[in-house]
Amino acid sequence: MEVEASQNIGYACINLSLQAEKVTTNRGMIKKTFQEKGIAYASQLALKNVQDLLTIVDWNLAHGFRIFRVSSDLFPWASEYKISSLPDFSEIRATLEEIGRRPIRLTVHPGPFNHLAGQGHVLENTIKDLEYHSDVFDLMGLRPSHWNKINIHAGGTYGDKTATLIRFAQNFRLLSENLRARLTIENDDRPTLYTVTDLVPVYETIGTPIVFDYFHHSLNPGYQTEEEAFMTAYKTWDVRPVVHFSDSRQTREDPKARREAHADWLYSPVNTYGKEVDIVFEAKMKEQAVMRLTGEMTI
DNA sequence: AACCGTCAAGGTGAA
DNA sequence: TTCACCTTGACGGTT
Repeated sequence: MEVEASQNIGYACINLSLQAEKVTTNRGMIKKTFQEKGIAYASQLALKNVQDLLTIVDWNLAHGFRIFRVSSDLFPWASEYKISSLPDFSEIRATLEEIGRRPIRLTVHPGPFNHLAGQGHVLENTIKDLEYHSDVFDLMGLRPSHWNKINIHAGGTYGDKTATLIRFAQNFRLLSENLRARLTIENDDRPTLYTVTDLVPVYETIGTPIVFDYFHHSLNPGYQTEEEAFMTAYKTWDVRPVVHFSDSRQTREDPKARREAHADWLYSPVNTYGKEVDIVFEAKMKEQAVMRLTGEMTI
């Protein structure tokens, strides 16, 4: 694969090489433990997670990875407290600031429980979780923009795609200014959910760029070719776009696997249609899959 | 230290 | 109607 000099490539959340040495950013606990040990223990785990994130970021830079998806599990039970109230806050903040100074494009991908078009407590939980991610980027000192995207799926359709996306756009106005400046939306992998074209009205209403996921598009193309969908998403960006790429486990590694399952490794060439984009690869073998793909990518 | 049942959240489709 | 799954398996009690 040819990679343009200014183009960034990376992977999601976990570095397998470092994880083998217990360097990880997703230390957490089950509910019972949180009830027993409270935020003092959450603080200890969060501090370790954040310190290890710095190690991973530096490893990435040393190995030529200049975009990285940060884990959403950095702060265990983040919905239950303010980060600034943690006992280790000053050390956590200092480490986050250090991370924020590194020349790497950091992004996040909050989980599937976020439904910005939801109502009642579903919407409340979603706003809380998204604001938490934005707070972390604020603490890193990252200027709010789509460069450091907070990327989510539109969520369920509630039986009516159009009406749901209108509600999504309305609820967007409930978010903080910094979060609004960072939010992006991604196309889904199932025909009942949202294609790139489905998401265009959201972009037109509230200006959230569309992250193009090649694999999801292949499973749920709607009426667009890959190139058309790529270009549709590409045009929604005000900074260099990010795309997601992965291969199917079923077609490449295990005929019995679900079609939507990601493969361990990467196989297909990425066609960026002559455009400069940053690519986040989603393969189970993480950085090792990307390094196998690109050969000697250490710069 | 290795095993394995269980684990916050919402919506979805397959079993 | 139960269950696995999704962005990203990992926790923790038991052997």
